[in-house]
This record gives sequence, structure tokens and C-alpha cells, in this order.
Amino acid sequence: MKQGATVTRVDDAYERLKDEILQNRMPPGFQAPEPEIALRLGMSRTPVREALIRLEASGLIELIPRRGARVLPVSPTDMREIYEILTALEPEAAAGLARSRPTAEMLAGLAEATDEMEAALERNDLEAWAVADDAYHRRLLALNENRRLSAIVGSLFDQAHRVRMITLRLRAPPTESTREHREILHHIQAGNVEVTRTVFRHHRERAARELLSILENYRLPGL
Amino acid sequence: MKQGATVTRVDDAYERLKDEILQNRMPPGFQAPEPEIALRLGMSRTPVREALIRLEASGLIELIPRRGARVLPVSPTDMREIYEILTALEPEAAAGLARSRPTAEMLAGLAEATDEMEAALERNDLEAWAVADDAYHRRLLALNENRRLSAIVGSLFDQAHRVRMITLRLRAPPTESTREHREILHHIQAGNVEVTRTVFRHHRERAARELLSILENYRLPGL
DNA sequence: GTATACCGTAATGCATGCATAGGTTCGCGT
DNA sequence: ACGCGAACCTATGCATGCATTACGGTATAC
Repeated sequence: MKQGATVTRVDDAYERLKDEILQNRMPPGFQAPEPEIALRLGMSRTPVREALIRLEASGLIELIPRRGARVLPVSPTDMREIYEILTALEPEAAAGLARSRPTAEMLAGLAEATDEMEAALERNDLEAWAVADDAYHRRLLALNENRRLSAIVGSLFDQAHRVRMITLRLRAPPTESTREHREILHHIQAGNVEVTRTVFRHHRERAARELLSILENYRLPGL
Repeated sequence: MKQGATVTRVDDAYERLKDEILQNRMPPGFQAPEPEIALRLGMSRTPVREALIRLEASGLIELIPRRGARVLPVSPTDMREIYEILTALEPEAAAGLARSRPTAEMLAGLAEATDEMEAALERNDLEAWAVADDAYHRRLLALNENRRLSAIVGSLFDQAHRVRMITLRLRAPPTESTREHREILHHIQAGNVEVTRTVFRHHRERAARELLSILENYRLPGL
């Protein structure tokens, strides 16, 4: 078991570091020089460096010449930027999906995620709700045939992940949001392209408003 | 003059290779192993490798395990993807700009580019027209305060650059396109957010239609 | 003539070496 | 005690070394 998918050290480093960042184990502002990271990952600087370059391209870290890698904080401005783009792109992706008249089978993952969101909301399990929400959006993306769009939106999800998890408990129960997901799924199934786009857009706009107002109310300048 | 902007070899390699690709001197499908590229750039493999990783993240090349770096061809499907995203994002950027009520001074670059497009069209100088068109779109982006959006759209421009240059001569004179640019500029100046968005969207949709039909008519499967 | 197996070649993935240049700290002078 | 400077330390940027392994070509067998 040494070749198979050819898991290179660079890939391993990338995945591990990305995970550490998204799970907030390497919090925003955290900084470490290459040799230290290499030591922690048990490999030489070379693959670490290459992984860091990719993480920088993904918008998760910043490489500062003599200071090492720094986990980027996400400011309210960043969130505004991210949601502005998501608001423009995700409805497009959903509309495209509706246009392609997917089979019920293809939408099974979406339906399942929706069920889980509703169940999680019912028992007030915010953690599970967030997981299902993430799954919903990512599955929607995966169904889209526009690879570039999927990649871009996926990257933005990653950048916003921490903030969403943190604000999860600072907001009202996502009743409305859950309902909207169900509604969007319906419209996709019905192949109603324009309505899908519109509803999804409203969904994102509302989410952005809520999130930004939380960041403002709680004075969270960078997460 | 050795520090200043600290031009690292990685940056140099990245810029040079990107330029070679965009100018079609390294045509799509072109393939070369790292040592060869390193030799050509007069540096060791290490900085070349790092530059290649960034170029891959930019969507310009593909790194194939034992074959080296390959300049990615852009297929009609790719162009459809790219224009789909641009159609969603650029109107947003333009609308945002209109909303911010920019001063005439800030729009000077746009106005200038528009003038140049009209002048170039007048004297049938397609090359100059393309340059002005590119300048128009990039300046519009630069005025946008959403950095991420600018970066994404800029990257897509780069990916589409070659195809646009090649199809330039295969299409009818861009009379309509030039007019639309002028119109969009007017609406931005007038601060008419919604109209800006709509007109820009039509602009992109028309451009996409024209371009894709050219690719189809001339049977250009990958450029 | 075609298919297969073997071998040589060469590219990659990664480790390591090294010079340079920032940053830091410690000590000195005021 | 505080500010300033010099020496040290260390991170980086890059070069190089090295084992592994895929690829291509050739020779052989059918």
C-alpha cells in the first residue's frame, strides 16, 4: 500500500494544514516559520513550502517573507466580498442545475441533506445543522457541470467556514434558512430555472445580511 | 538596485511563463519537463517548480506527473464555463461601481479606453481594439473594491485571452460591443445601478453567444 | 510482422546544503 | 533608565543531490 492514489507529501501537507485551519486548530493570526511546520508534519521543508504556496493561492494563508506562514483572519469586509460573489454565483449554479432537469436519483444527496437540516433544526442541533447545510451547498455544486464555478465557490466556502461556524450560535435558529433550502430543492426538481435563481439569490442575500449584522453587533473584527 | 520590490526568481519565472502562454509563444498543448524550463529560464528547478504550481492554480497549465508541465488548451466547453461565470460576476462588479458613485476622475481610465475602442474601430485596427477592450474591462475591475472578485475575473480573463485574440479576426467588426461599452460607462457615471447590471449582462451574453458560435462554425475544438 | 519483456534513460518528489538578509537581542553609551 | 548599534541567529530563496519509478526503445519470441 504505498502507491495507489500516489499520496504525495505535498498533498498530505496541504490537506492536513487546510484541515487544521478550517477546524480552527490553527486559528487566524497563527504564524509559524516553514521549518517549524515541516517538523510538525514530519517532512522536509520542500513539500511544506509547496503546500503553503497552494494554501496561499486558496486564500487561507499569507506567506510573509521572513516571518513564515500566517493564517489569514477573515474580516467583515472579507465576508462581504465572499458573500457578494456567492450571491452572484450560487444562484447561477442552481439555475443551471434546474435547467438540466436532473433525475430524482441525482438529487438524492440534496434531498437527504435537506432532511437532515430539518431534523437537526427540530432537535436544536446546530452542529449537525451546519454540517447538513454545508453538505447541501457542496452537493449542489458537485452536480453542476461548470467545474470552474464549483472550484471558485468551493474555495469561498472554505474561506468563510470558520466564521460561519463561530456565528452559528450567535444567530437565531435557522428556521427560515432551512425552509428556503427545501424550497430551492423543489424548484430545481420542477425545472423552474428562473424561480430557482431568484429564490436562491434571496437566500444568499438574507444570509449575508444576517451574518454581517452579527459581525457588527458582536464587534467581531476578524475571525 | 538589488532589493526594492525584491523580484524573486519564482516571481520572475511566473511572469515570464505566463507571458509566454498568453502571447501564444508557448501554445496550448505545449509540454516540457521541469529541467528544460529551468534551463530556458536560467535558474534551477526549485523556483521553476514553485512558479509552475502557481500557474497550475491559475488554470493556465497542468502538471502531469512524469510528463512535465503542459499548457492547457481552452475548449469551447471551457469558454462556456468562463463566460458563464463572467456573465454572473462582471455585471455585479459594474453595478457595485455604479453604486459607489465614482468621480469623473476615477472613471478617466474607462473613458479613455472607450475612446480608444471607438478610434480603433474607426480605423479598423482590431489589434488596438482588443487592447482597449482588455484595458476597459481590467480598469473596471481595478475600480471595484471587491478584491476577490477582481482576482477571480482577472484570472478568467487570462484563461480566455488566447481564444479571444484568435477569434478576433473571425468575427464581424465589434461595432455593437463598442457601443455597449460606451453605454455602460454612461450608466456607471449616472449611478444607475440596476441598468448598469442589466446592460452589462446583455453585453456578456451577446459576447458569449458570438464567441461560441464562432468556435462552433470554425470547428475550433481547443485553442 | 506483431506482441512482449527487459533495460536504459530521465523526470519527479523530496531532502539537504548554503549564502543572504532580516529580525532580535544584548550590550554599550549617554 | 533609556536609546542606539552591532553581532548573532535564523528563515528564506535557491541550488543541488539522490532514490524511485515511469516511459520509451530495443531485442526477442511467437
